[in-house]
Amino acid sequence: MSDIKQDTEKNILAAASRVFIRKGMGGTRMQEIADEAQINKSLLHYYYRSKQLLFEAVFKNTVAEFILIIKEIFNSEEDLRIKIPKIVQVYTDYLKKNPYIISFILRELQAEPKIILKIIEMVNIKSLYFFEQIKENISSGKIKPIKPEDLFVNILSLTIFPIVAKPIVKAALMQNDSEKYNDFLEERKKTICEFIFSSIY
Amino acid sequence: MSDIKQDTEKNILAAASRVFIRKGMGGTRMQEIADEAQINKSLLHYYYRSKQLLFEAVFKNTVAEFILIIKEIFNSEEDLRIKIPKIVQVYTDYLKKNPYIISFILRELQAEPKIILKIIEMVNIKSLYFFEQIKENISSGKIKPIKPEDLFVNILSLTIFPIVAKPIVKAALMQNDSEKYNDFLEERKKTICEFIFSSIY
DNA sequence: AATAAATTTGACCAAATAGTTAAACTAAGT
DNA sequence: ACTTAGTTTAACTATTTGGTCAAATTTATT
Repeated sequence: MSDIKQDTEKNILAAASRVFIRKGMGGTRMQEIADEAQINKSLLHYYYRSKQLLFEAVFKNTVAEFILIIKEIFNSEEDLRIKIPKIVQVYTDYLKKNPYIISFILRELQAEPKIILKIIEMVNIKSLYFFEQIKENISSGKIKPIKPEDLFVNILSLTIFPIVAKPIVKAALMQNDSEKYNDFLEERKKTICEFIFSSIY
Repeated sequence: MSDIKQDTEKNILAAASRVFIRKGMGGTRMQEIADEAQINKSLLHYYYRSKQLLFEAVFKNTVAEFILIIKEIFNSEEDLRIKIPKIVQVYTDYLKKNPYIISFILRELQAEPKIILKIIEMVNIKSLYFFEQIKENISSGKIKPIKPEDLFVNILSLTIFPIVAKPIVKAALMQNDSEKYNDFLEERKKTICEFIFSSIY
């Protein structure tokens, strides 16, 4: 019974995630979520009381997953020559599979910027090993001086932006050809790294 | 009379822009726009018939402005050593002043991706002089080989992303300190260019 | 000043939508 | 079989919201 309950509850959360992530808090109708989960609308309220609470559960979940990936990958102790390509690759693949996630997070964060504070507590970004690692590599002369924050932002910018801006990039540069766009992202896994390496080595 | 009419009409459009850009099509209420414009809600319909048409007017306007900047700056015939820093600077300043614009465009484009096709007709991005210029600079050995599309995307990624992701960057890396974040963006005008130059020269 | 045309307003409507409630159903324990 | 607690449903309510309309007001024209 409590298995069934968990099933329904998770089913709702999963359905709500799919809809919320695609359409955002404002654009989503409770009925849509109910349809997506193939259940009655009242059940949504039974399990999550209100749209707002359901949304918050989805948002928290989504960000947590996203943060977890950052944490794991930026904390790895591999050499930067291995680690940076891995960051780029893992993020590209993840975002290609879940293309709406980043836009969703950014969109909702802009509507309600306070939420981010709680989330940032979850991971103290600056305490990631990556930041220490950059300083060490600079001290020992392995890479040219650069502010770790800049390098961090650069890696994420180069990787994430072309995916967030997919409709524009695809239409403006790829003749709106999905395969071309996809190849472009695949090739960028290499070119982004070359771009970064040529500036730090 | 037609002066007043234009005043009211433009007043409505300006108010609608402010609200739509902050909250998006789905999140905006017609009453909010009326309040923002300090007029009666019926007037919105009198001038623009429906929410959809008002939104389209705003969206078209916003994108047109944004495209105009791209066009002008990427078409300039200055040397890349001058041109790239100018691109970074103009865009940073523009987006700092209008921080919601990019998110707005990306958000609405994701909800309604067909619109982009009309817009792309407005500017054939690949016909911008920038693309020719890169090829010339490579041919004459002035810069290292790079696909113009990659360089184009890299410049915009490095410049735009930290501003689109403002809430995250500010909270995660800048202790949520507005001045720190602002300084960071200002310094990046230089560091982005150094980053790019070290990879193409 | 009188008339006509455009503009503005407030009251109203209909559809959409979040949320409620009571009844029906299901499964577990006795 | 009966009871109880948890789950699911359908019908309903209240509110929000985009949109309409006719009357009032302002502006232009004669």
